[in-house]
Amino acid sequence: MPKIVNHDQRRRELAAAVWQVIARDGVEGISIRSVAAASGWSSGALRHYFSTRADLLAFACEQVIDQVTERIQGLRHTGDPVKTVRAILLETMPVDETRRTESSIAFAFLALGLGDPELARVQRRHFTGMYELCLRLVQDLAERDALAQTGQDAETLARRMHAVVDGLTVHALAGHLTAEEMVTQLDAYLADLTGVERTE
Amino acid sequence: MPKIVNHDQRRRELAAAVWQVIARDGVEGISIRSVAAASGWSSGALRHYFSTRADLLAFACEQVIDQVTERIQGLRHTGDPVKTVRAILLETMPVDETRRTESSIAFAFLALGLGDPELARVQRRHFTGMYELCLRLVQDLAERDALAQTGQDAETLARRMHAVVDGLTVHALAGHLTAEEMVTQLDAYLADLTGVERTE
DNA sequence: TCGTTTTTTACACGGTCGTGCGAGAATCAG
DNA sequence: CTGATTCTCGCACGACCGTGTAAAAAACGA
Repeated sequence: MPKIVNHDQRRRELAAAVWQVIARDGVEGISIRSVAAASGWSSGALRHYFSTRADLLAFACEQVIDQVTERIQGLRHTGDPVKTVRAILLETMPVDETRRTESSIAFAFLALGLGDPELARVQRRHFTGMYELCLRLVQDLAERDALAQTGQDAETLARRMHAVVDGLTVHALAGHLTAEEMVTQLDAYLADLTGVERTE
Repeated sequence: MPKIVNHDQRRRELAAAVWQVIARDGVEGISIRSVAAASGWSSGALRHYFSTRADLLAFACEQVIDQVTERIQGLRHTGDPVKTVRAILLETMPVDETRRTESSIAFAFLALGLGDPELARVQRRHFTGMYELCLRLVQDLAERDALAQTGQDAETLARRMHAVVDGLTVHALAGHLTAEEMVTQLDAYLADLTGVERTE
């Protein structure tokens, strides 16, 4: 019997190297050689786990999505439903260096997906998942009578929550908002959503 | 006296070729040669108007921003302030094929800016301009008593408007929302912002 | 027509790209 | 140890990259 390595684990390790390169050099810095160097393996070794560059990118894209999803699902709900929503949403936003890197990677893939239908397909799943998360959060708030009355249905409020979160994320990534301003805006949005009077 | 060409005009023409390549092949397709081919000139001719690839990209990025800005400033205000706001915001969103291309170009540059400080600096201006536009719109609505009472100040509402617009734009570009859904969401947001009761 | 200056082309250079491939290193049952 | 199998490396290939440059083409005053 020959040497056997865990293919799934190695593929995840190589995906992490892709993220590292994106975080350091941006989308333009991704190449088989740069990823190989970042991972510590030779470029030839990469080919044993990904037959093409496109495969590598698709996997790395899927992985960053799964990673966020898993982390959110691991969060435990506290007593205050609004605080729970806040915590969950902040988990997907660039509040610290780690999450900022993660967000910029996800966003870099998004731009790549504009010119690559395969990547776009992968990302569609991600957006659907995020929307469904927002919908569940809104419905949960509604069941607890924690929503302001605006006459909008849950689907509309969920799509808007999703848009606010991603919009603020983009603005923070672009340096248009600081992390603090982003969080402040999220809190103001949640205050309006839940009908909390502002403590002037 | 020799042949003289309008440098500014030629540079804008070449920037348009950059957009064309981005729209067709995405960020990964941009190269001196591909842009040259798209413009109909030789790659050597490009160098008479842009000394480096980075210069070309920075100019093309700045141009797409200026183009949107100019188009917005050209809009005339109608009687209904809410309809005016709606029209202005839609002017920046991917409602049709032309504007969709424009938006995807802008976001492709945004991703490029994550790994290129010079491009990021250019884009900061763009975001500031868009925010200031939103602020003016919100203040105009406030002066006409067309805002719902939520206790939020104009700056907060402007940042949120900006986030909603860009968030919906990203979702539409990614194919997560259709253009129609995007417009519907914008209208729902404006209804809540202005306190209009929903005609169930 | 000629001369001057700008514009444009065509090509060369070194480098990096994705990918293919063959040789050897590593691993472990027998 | 032997052999079978997996893993890893390093290099080669053709293509494309950004950039530089020399020469041709174009335009127009003189």
